[in-house]
Amino acid sequence: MEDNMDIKTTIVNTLHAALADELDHDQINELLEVPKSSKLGDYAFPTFVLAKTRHQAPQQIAQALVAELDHAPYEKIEANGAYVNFFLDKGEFAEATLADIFNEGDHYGDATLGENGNVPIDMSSPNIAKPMSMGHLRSTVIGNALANIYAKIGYHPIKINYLGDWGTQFGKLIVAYHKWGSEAEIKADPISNLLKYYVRFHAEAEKDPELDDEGRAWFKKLEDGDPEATHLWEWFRRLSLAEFQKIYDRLGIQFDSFNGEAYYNDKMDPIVDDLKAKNLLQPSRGAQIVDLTDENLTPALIKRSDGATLYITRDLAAATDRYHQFHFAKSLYVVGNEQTEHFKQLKAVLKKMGDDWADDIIHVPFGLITKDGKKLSTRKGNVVLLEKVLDEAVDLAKQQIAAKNPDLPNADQVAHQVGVGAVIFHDLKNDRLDSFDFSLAEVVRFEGETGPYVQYSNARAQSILRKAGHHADRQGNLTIDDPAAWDTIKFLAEFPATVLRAAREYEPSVIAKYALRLSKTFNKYYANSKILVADDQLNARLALVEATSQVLQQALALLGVQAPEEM
RNA sequence: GGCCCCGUAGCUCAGCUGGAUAGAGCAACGGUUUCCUAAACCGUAGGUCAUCAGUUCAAAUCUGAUCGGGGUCACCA
Repeated sequence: MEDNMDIKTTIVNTLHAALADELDHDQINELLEVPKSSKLGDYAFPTFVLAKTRHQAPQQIAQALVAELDHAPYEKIEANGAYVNFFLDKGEFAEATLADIFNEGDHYGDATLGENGNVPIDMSSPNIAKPMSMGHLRSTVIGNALANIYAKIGYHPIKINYLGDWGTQFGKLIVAYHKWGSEAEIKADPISNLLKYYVRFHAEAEKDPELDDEGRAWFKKLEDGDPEATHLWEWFRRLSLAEFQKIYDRLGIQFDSFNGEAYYNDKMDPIVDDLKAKNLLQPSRGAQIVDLTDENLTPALIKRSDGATLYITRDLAAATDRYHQFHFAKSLYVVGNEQTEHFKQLKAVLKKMGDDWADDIIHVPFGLITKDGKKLSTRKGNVVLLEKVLDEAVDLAKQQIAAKNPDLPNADQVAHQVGVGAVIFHDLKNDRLDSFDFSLAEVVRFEGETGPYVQYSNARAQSILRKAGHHADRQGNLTIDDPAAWDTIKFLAEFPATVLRAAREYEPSVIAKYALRLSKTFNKYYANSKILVADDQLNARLALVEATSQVLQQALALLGVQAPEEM
């Protein structure tokens, strides 16, 4: 049951035997690195640090070390310049890795780090009466991937869709509906008509500022429980949720909670009272604030001059509520980078209130998506509709199937898996914080570093297994020493460490990049080596194909991307 | 202006805790299919890692400044 860490430990011990007077185990472990090219071995020890104490050139030290070390556990050890390069016994390593993957199955790469701690994840959070845009997609798919990743390492994620279902915009919407809307229009196409009213409201309010006052007045009515306002609000909310659900179904994402902003309406007073009791609240320019100058932050605005609550008031209530409900190990907020300041304020206020658990609140920011270099704005109608993008991607996938694999059964289902997979993968493959300008052509690409490329790699692996007609024998020969297969085997062994890194950095792209690298090495192997030939390593090769497919599927599953067996 | 993020090939980006000739994909050009799906594979071409200074045996990677792009800076969320 060897894995990466054990091998590294073995190498550290080998080196320590010769370096006991100079370096301890930890120091050697720190220095040990993985060479860029596997031609240079699997692990390398740089000797520069010994140059001073030994008063020798690093090259000489490397050669001297090679002569001293125990070569037995390795294929070979070589001095190359200032480095001591270790080459692992390929057959033995392959056998250990493949056996590991088979024994653990879908649990390969699992960890118990989380000890079942709750991790609420604030994600997606679309606004009622507005269509979901590419921006909401980011929060949705990053949050979903993090939930999967955290579940894999032993946490208990709780996916919370913090709907934007409260605020002045509803007053505006009610006004707009009264003036220009109709029940029939909304029933026919809820979101696009509600959006139409909303956009028109903002256009007309430019000329007629009194509209804004009317909007505020209607929102006030809503807050005071006016029956008509409440009825309209409930109606808009219900229709919007139904529309959102269609998109979530297509994306294959479920939530544990839809407690949006409105849910916290009656939970803010205790927070405000608590702030008062702790002498944190102070009047300023007619409003109520918490001063944060000592934290080098702008003041947190708790109540407007007209007494209404604000975003942070609600978030304080939500954070507190989540803490009492879940006693979370961590509380994640997958929200755009432009709100970094807000979360700093949120944590700072909680800390002032004595809530030390605020340290466990983690804002997971992501970069801005622009269109033609400009920020997307619902009000200005400058949006990229997620639904359209998904439609486009699925259509294109259908065309590809018709051209490349016309006899494919379940073509429609596969087109959905591939099209949606492409969109999700595209959003997850880059560093979260990178901003990018939206390009439909780029999002629906199926070649190169894309989701479909990974899916295709897996589909080919599945195809081989079908042709073979049987599974690899787990008790049989798993010792594959073909150099062409070596990179694939090494990447397979790296999966558990990769999952941990993705979790540590709150970075799904780590998994996406891993899936791409594994696909690439596998495709290279596939293109140059014949797998289904009857010789003494057939079983080992089949095992490699099966293990690769298994890990690719795992990686895709973590990202929330489906893996068709044929495409 | 203060604070935050970013600046690597024509374009989109990798580069983990500093280490051996800076890597992919797309686009361009050329090649591979009687053989497990060519949504693939191989090759050619393409870079003063924004600039300058510092720390170090070693800097794309760490520190500071400068330039450039984006975000944000109280009654939106």
